[in-house]
Amino acid sequence: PPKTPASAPPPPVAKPAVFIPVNRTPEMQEERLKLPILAEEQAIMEAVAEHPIVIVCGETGSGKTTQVPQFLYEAGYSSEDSIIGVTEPRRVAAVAMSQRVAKEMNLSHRVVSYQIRYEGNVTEETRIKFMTDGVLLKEIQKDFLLLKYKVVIIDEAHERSVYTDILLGLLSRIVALRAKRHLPLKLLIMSATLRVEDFTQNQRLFTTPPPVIKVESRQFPVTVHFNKRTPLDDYSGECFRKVCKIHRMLPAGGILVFLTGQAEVHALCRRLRKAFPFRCSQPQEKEEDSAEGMRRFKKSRTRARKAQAMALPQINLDNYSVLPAGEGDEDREAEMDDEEEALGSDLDLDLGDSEANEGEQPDASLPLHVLPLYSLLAPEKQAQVFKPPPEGTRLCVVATNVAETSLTIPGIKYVVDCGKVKKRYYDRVTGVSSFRVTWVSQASADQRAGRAGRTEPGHCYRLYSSAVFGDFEQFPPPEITRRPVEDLILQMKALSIEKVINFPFPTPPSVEALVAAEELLVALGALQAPPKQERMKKLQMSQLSCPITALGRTMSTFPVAPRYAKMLALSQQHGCLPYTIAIVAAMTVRELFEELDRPAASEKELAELKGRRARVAQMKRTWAGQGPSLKLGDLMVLLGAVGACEYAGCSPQFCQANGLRYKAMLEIRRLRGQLTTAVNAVCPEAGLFLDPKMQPPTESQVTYLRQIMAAGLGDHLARRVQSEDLLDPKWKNAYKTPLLDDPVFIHPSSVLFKELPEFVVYQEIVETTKMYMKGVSTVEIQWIPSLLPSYCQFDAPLEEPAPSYCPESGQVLCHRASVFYRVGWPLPAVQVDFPEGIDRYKYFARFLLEGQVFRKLASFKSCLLSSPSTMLKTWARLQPRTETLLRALVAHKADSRDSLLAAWKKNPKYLLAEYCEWLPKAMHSDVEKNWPPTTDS
DNA sequence: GTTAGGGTT
Repeated sequence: PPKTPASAPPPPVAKPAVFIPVNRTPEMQEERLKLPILAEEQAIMEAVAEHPIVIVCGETGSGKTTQVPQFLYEAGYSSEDSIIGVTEPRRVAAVAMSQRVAKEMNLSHRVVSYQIRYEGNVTEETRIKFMTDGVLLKEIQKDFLLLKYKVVIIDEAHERSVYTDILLGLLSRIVALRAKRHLPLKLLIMSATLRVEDFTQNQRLFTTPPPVIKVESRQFPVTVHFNKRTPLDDYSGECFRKVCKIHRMLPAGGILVFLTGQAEVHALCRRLRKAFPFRCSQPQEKEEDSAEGMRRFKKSRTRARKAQAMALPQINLDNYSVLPAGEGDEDREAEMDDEEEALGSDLDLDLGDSEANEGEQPDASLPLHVLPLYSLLAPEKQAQVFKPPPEGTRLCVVATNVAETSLTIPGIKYVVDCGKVKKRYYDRVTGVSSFRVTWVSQASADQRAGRAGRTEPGHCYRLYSSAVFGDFEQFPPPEITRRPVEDLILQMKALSIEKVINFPFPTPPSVEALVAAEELLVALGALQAPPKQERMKKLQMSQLSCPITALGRTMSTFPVAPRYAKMLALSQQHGCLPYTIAIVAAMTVRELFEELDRPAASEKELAELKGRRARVAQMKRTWAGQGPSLKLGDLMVLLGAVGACEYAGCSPQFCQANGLRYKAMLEIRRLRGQLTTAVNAVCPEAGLFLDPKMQPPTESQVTYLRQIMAAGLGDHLARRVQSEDLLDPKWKNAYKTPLLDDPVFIHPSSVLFKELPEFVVYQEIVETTKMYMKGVSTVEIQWIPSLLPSYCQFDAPLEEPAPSYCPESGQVLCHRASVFYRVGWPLPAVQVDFPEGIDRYKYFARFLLEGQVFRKLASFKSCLLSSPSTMLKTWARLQPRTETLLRALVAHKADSRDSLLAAWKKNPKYLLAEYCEWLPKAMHSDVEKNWPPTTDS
């Protein structure tokens, strides 16, 4: 570019009039113009030009995810060396959005690309990159300033995924650092709700509140109907009755029911299918005897015909304000109670919420096409809900929360919301988790209602009163406040954020959660323990600012939980890595086995389920094996399952036959690939590869694996209760753990359920009817002090066996007995490093004098004026040479071979005089010639 | 002697 002459006036600082042309098809352009966000393009781009950080709020249907990246692209916010990054909380969204935007812009996926955990199509040409939030967090580890991005868009920020929250905290700092470097980075935060106070009112996060731009949405109106009464517990039954009424009384349109779990979903599906069977050519006779039955039958036939007629698209289904004449009037009056009449409540499609238990019997209404939907459902079965229902039927999807955010079902006009959600809870102190069903938040309830208005105006039936709704939490608490955070803390420490307490979290985790995370990471050796003298004072501060160790840095490169990362870090020896990788991958992917405990709908299905359950139980026993192999317990089952499945080519048939979830096994395969790459990156000499025909581990490898598992799960050690505790029947077959007063049990699905080994480690404790340990493996008592020293309180070194010198490590060793922390379980004495302190110097001095540390000194041993063992005698002080030598060692902290070598590096004459005191004068010159005695010759 | 929702590196 031509140089501006020094005398010329500075160029005007007007916004660059950049406009990157996009060659959209006319159809696409027309579609885009319908989106409300297009009206806000100028406002958004002006805000972005003037502010480093901008918040865009717009509900589903505003088009913000697809359009804002295009606005930025057209305004020149991407070039050869700077791209636009967009994060999504879900993989499917990242992939789908990249494809959608590429199509809208008429650009190749080489330009508009995606990157998710295992795959991506990013190229050098990429200008807009969609990715999962976790991917961007990992990228910050490699390039803290995110220099290849000119803009980062955090989408769905209102969902408050843990990675989104951490990203926002980091980006608030990165934006400032980039500004200092005159390489400005723009941050756009996109939220579907106006819940942005955690971002705007958080001074630590953003010192000046970023501007908020609101965008209209293109949602159709949804009429919300509350129940007058709130059922006490039978919300499933209430769902059933409401669906029946909608189906009988209301015009065409899909029904979406929100329930809380797999079992509930299946139960309601069965009940609804029975009530509205698919083939009902002949009406059921037995019910039509009574006049009431006949009346109902006639009515339902009428409705069925009407519903079919109304399915014609020309008819506006919402163009009436009361129920169609002659339909349901009696029912309505019968159901209306005085309160409702007095209040004159909105009768528009309000179905009432009477307890009338009609419709349990098969009904001649339109068949109802009932489909279950939950996350763990096989993808091909999930896909059913996206197809139009068979001709002449109404779609009814019975779903868990997966339909609230993750999956959008087309054609839903009615939503039935039980108002409940199942969530996992963690006990902050003990780590025990449980699942509880609670009321949803108002925001969730509104999100569920919104699912009825995607394609046309809709209705949402809430099976609780408006008063109860008023008592709901406004928003669900952010995920980061609800779960353990050791994985996040390790990631942050790897980014050199030592004082996590000062990190600008949008919403910080509790201090207990932060302390628990650092304690675990210290115990795993991933963080440096706080200095001992600070243990009492400022305990919490120092606990919350432990720096990362070399081991921690290695662990942070493994994309799994820190406990599992520790296992990987320990597995280089004895060829254990392929096995540890398989086990860790299987532990990380949840729900390996299909749920087969559902009640069967038919005799045939019952027989099939029984057969499959038996087969799975048999396979688990086979995989666990006998003897030493069985001691690895449920983790051996995981290894066996992964090995056998992979050997069979991971075919859907093999999975089906053995009760394994195909999707889970594919995820394990991909995770094994990723972990293999990650291990090779830190340990290239391992030369690991994924062997589809991996042989089972040898007997000794199984033992090493048990030790590796124990070392990673040290804080999850449990001991079988001793006979003296068995007086109380509640402790029968129970285990005790350091942090729990109550008994815990091996889960009945564990292969160790009947074995009852004395010591076990477990993957997790889930509280259901009891506190159950899952993922159990056995531990030998003598392993505990050597594998888990940070959880053991050691006694003084034993005199017998006597302390010794270790030629390999150059350290003083000794035997020490110990007890396990908090519970005081006595543990056998094992050989460990001699504890720091004066006695270690004494023993080191003795071994040095004996010539054990440096062989050169051995030749002088016979001439020593005192026995080396004098160093340890109580009367040692009576001999000044002991005291002199000891002081010299202490002064230079020389209590091991390495520390002594370091001292000699600084001063080669170090310790010469003190050593000479132990020898007759005649030998001093000989000693001097050979000083320091570090070479063998 | 079982009962687990939804995400992600």
